[in-house]
Amino acid sequence: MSGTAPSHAATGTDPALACPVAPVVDLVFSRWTTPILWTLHAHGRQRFVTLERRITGITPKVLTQRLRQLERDGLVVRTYHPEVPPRVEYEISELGRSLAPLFAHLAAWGEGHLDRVEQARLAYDADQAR
Amino acid sequence: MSGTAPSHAATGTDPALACPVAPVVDLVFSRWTTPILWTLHAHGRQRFVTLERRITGITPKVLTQRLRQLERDGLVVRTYHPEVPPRVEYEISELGRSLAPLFAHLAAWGEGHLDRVEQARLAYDADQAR
DNA sequence: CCGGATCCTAAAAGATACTG
DNA sequence: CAGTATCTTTTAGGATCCGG
Repeated sequence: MSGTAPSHAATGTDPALACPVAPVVDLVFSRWTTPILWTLHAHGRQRFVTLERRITGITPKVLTQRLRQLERDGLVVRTYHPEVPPRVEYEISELGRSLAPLFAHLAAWGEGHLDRVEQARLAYDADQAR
Repeated sequence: MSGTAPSHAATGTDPALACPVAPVVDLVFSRWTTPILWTLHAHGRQRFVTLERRITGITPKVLTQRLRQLERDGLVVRTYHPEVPPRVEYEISELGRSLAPLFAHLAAWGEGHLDRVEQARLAYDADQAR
């Protein structure tokens, strides 16, 4: 129950009822869930520490929280191996894998358009300074 | 300069250096930017009040903030008509329009997979209750 | 009509320390 | 190793009032 979700839906307020993209955003596009899913997709099944090392700046607390949420949402599968020392592995689920083309498109869009965004910002700021 | 951006990049901390999707998320996937872009895309050029009415629950302050950010990022074009009373219209820019297929894919994914997410949650919670 | 200014809350995230 | 516990900070967003 302590698995704090970043979900807006959980608050009761429904942001834009008419926007079908909102629930998906709520599910996979928050500060850390996206990098987590990306890393899991890029490197396959891996353990907690590995994830922690690969995702720069994340703290174990947040990593646990987001991982739990993703597991609950069925996007990630957690496997616990009762050994000493304990070993836990995470991997993308089948459902999670269905997001892959989406992520690829997003990354591609960034590749192609992010520099134009940067130019727009410079132009806006320059215009604002006058 | 007071246009508070939700950007994490602006804070200086770089979440996941290796995740190319993160900057795009930062740009268009926050609680209100997504519905705003969607509404603008769905209904074309429209004025502030119209936007405010169509996006359920948004406050004028937040609408202004996000609109400013989107304008600065070059995704939205703001047109001011010096009349009495003043009239301001917003529309998606060419750059913003390039996001359309992405949004369509996101919406389609939601259509097809959101119910499975819901089932996963129910299963997880049921299992947790034991 | 289109916001700007101000104050405030709620929730996510960060820091740090500590266990089975 | 894989987390948990606790505390503090940050910030998106909400509420309200005011002005050109």
